[in-house]
Amino acid sequence: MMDFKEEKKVFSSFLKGRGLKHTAQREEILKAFLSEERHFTAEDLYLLLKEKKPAIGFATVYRTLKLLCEANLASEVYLEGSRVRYEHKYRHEMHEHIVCVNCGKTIELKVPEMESLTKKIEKKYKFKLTEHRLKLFGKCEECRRDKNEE
Amino acid sequence: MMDFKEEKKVFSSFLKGRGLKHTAQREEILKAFLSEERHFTAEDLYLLLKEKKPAIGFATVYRTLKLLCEANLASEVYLEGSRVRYEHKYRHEMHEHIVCVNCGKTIELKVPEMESLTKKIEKKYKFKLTEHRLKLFGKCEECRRDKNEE
DNA sequence: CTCTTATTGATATTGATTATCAATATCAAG
DNA sequence: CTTGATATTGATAATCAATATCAATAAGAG
Repeated sequence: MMDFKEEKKVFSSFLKGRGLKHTAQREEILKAFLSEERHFTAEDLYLLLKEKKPAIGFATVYRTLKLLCEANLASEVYLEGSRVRYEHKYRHEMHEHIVCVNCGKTIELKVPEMESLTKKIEKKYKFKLTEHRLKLFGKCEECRRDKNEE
Repeated sequence: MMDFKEEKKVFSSFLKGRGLKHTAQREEILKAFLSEERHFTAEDLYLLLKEKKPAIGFATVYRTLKLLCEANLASEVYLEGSRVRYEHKYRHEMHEHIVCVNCGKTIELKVPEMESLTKKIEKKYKFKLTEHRLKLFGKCEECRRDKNEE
């Protein structure tokens, strides 16, 4: 089992640097968020933490997830029409997403070509780019197999 | 001034094909939507049409925009944290978006490399891709100039 | 014209997220 | 250790976009 020492340190110094306080709730939320390599929604975490000693409120989960984003430990993933999800960011390389429109499965993929592509676009459109999001939609292998599709 | 004959025809036959009715409201919404090459929100159109002879309700605007999407005349653009926007789709090529994080300006751009890139990804990840969305975020030239940034 | 059925628009409702605020916890300074 | 200033919490209300409801109306096939 991992202890997430590094991430905790990052969060602590982020809080200190901002004059914010280190609380039991924030610690719990961070731990729960890091516990799995999935894309949690605020609700997921709220339910997961419901059992804890001092039950943690919905608002606190939302607030803390925002803090994690600001501390660069998490980032938001927008999947249109549904809740915002949060994914791990610390020591995770830039990546893209493929979503299966049938079963909803989302997988992360690395597209090395993106870097040179964004550089080219930067030059052409005179933007200073800081971020990009590529989302691909389609049907995964299993879903096509189930339906006997090509 | 354009008359959008073709788009109207597409919409009419879409409605007929579905057993839906051709109404004055739908006609007005289509015309307003086509009138400008911008990314309208449902609210934008509602306000634009407020003045019209029979004022058009909010719900009707939403409903009709959904129909326009189904008729392939419009498509939804999700800009996280804000309202859904609708852009022209009929006779408009596939394109990507750059958003200025400072002034909010969104521009459309063509990225010819995307096609071969998505083909490659399809093969590698065994997905049958039907759609992709690439959004780039950064600062546009003017915003950088205003702030004397590099 | 008539009748069936889709449509409209006012409004209520939902669902996700954020704001409010009184009670409480944190932590730096004494 | 206290203390005290201030950040935090959590229950709940509020907001915001979008959708559902439903009675009154309009479209259009026959």
